[in-house]
Amino acid sequence: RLRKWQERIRTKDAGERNLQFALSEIDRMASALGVPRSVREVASVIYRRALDDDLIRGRSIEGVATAALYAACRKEGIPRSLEEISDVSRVERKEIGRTYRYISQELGLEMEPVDPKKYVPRFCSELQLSEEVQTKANEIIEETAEQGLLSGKSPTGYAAAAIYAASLLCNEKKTQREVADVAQVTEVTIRNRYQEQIEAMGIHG
Amino acid sequence: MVDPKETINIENVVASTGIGQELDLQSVAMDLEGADYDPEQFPGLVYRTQEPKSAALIFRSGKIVCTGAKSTDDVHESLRIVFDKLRDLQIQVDEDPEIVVQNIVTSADLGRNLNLNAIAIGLGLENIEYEPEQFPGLVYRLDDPDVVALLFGSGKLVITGGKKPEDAEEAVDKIVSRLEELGLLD
DNA sequence: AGCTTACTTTGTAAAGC
DNA sequence: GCTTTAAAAAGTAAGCT
Repeated sequence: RLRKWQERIRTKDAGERNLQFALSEIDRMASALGVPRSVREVASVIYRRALDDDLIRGRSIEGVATAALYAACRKEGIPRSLEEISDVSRVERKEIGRTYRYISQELGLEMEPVDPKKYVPRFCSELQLSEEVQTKANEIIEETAEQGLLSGKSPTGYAAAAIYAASLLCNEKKTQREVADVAQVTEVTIRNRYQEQIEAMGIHG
Repeated sequence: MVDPKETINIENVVASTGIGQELDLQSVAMDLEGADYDPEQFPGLVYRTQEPKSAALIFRSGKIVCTGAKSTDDVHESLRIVFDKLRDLQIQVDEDPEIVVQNIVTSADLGRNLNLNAIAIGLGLENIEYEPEQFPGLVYRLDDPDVVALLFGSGKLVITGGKKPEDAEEAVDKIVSRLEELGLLD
């Protein structure tokens, strides 16, 4: 029992020592992603909770830090895709996703599915598309999601297709390749989602 | 309306057993045609049966895992073939080794599209996992029967973790009534 | 633009690292 | 925790013609 207690102290101390590193990593990645300070603070709180609940065992500090940041972005309403997150982390996408699902379950974060509309302002801004296109894309997402088209689909691909469709409708055309690049999805995915969406909207593309 | 229970199909059955005898897998690999054995990669020898189609993992301890069969009958038939193949190699195999079903994978169809977003909220975010960026299915864990269900937008689903076919039937019934009482199956 | 192949998720046993 | 085996669901991706 004494041994177990000592071990607990040891791992706790190690965790506290590594906390510094984890927080600096969260800061580094958050800066690279250009997310506001509030997101870093939420990510830090999530990481601390994971540490207190001993969720880091068997996982890398960097993995939990990255997953905490991914969760924080979503909680703050400015989601980054796992692809974007893994671009600034040394942990691979698959591991970030796994770790995120684990801490999300264990900490009871009760994360809601990402709303594709949350990606519209940032993607449109990167593509230099007008407010009109953003509004149109949001309408497409809203209406087609209501018709049940969103189930099981990736939020980034869904948003990308709606933005592509909106850019056509507003005469500010962007190519599928351009939209695919900022959303980090393939043209094939945009094509597939786009076809479903315009059909559901009753638009003849 | 078709009863979703009638759409249940067993897709895979996993079972374990043992011949009650230790094995020299190196020599079994030499004599058994079609055997795949790479101890550096995995301690078990892989042997596939054609009819019924299955894959048997044979271990040094004499324990065997059979997977890929479409029914519990197929599991028994596949293992009967494996036992006879081993007997052909002059290996002692128990008379009727006990065969234990460890997992049954089933698919079914609820017959209508599902709004997974609404279902995620309705069943309770703390009771499900739904991450469409990572996988299109919603993961729903049941306590009784102790199985896991994967629900898809098409209304099709997968039930896994059960030990008997009735587990899948009970699970489908419970899922259907739960979704109905939440008004999510209309 | 297809078509093919392959990876994501779930559960499960086995022996060994 | 990993390794291997099987099968389904549906989305996404990559390679080839």
